[in-house]
Amino acid sequence: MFSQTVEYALRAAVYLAQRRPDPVTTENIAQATKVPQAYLAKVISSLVKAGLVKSQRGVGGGVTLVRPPEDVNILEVVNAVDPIKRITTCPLDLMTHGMKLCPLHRRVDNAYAMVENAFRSTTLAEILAEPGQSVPLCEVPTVEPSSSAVVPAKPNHRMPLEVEVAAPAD
Amino acid sequence: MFSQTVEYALRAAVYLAQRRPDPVTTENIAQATKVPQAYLAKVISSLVKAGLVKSQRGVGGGVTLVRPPEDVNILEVVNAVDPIKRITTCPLDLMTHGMKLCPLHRRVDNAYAMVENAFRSTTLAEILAEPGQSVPLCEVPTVEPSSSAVVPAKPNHRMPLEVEVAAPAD
DNA sequence: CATGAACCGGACAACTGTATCCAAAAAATG
DNA sequence: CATTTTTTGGATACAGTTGTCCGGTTCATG
Repeated sequence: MFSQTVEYALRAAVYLAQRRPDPVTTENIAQATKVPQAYLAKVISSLVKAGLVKSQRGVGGGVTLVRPPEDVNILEVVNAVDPIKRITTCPLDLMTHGMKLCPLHRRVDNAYAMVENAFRSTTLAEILAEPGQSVPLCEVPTVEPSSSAVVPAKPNHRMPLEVEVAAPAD
Repeated sequence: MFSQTVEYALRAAVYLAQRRPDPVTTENIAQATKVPQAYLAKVISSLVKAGLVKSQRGVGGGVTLVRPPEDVNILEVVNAVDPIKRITTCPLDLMTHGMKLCPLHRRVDNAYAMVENAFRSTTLAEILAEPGQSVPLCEVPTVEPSSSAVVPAKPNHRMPLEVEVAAPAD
């Protein structure tokens, strides 16, 4: 139901929130979030245009979340790249309906409203702070019985990884 | 957020519920719901395959809602043409996440769940029975002070009501 | 059994979303 | 000022969605 673009934008936003206030290159984000690099660049450009992130060219540059994660809700991210368009007028152009939606479209629009509200009340900080074991996007190291195996795959871009705490699959 | 196909399918379903148990031709539905006839045929074919409506060829044929409107919820209609796909596994293929979604995808999937639940608990009958003034898809007659104007535009395919009132070109 | 009404299915066109590539512009650094 | 790093934007390709067209099939009716 949500577009691929929305998915990518959310991943990037969460990752940027993690790394804030450090600037991160799009390639870095692309690797960490497993999003096609070139396409991610376009998506991020939308976030820039929306004023959610700022970009800095050149060495040591990259993109940064402008506001603190507590002040950014995920509806803003979604709307920046692929706005949820509420139903404001009758899709059938029945002018006697006017602003008043018929029962069908009222229900559909209510669904939109629910999603909007849920997303508006969810901040990036909230997602990062989730008490669960794992950092949102990152692989979480599992404790291998015999091998020691605690080696970050890519030491060059530090991601805040985390220890699994015996959370068996539900 | 919902596809055009979903919108069309819902219109058709509501209209078929109105007209049940009479069979209605796709052309009839197309006109009443303002959906491109040829494309609507495809959409309806999906509803047939899903077992929601049955079709009958030849004169006096058409399509009919199989179950009574009280027993059909709109989630079934949506899923028949463009299924809501819940997030069951980590979209990043992080296998250590397994079945357990990260905080981000948990929220997104929760949004899907909310929509699913809302739609599952809404029947076609409920939409038809809405106490408001208007029959779901149809133009509603407004009381014009001076003009009497009660002329059905298209007498050949009876829809439950009509009367265009002073509709200036948009 | 001929006719017309209606659905069915495949082929095709147009448009949008997704994705890739590359050159240009901007910024830091020496 | 040259070089390197990075974003930016354009051109293009590919795929999925939306929409159209048409011949074929099924069915009721006389």
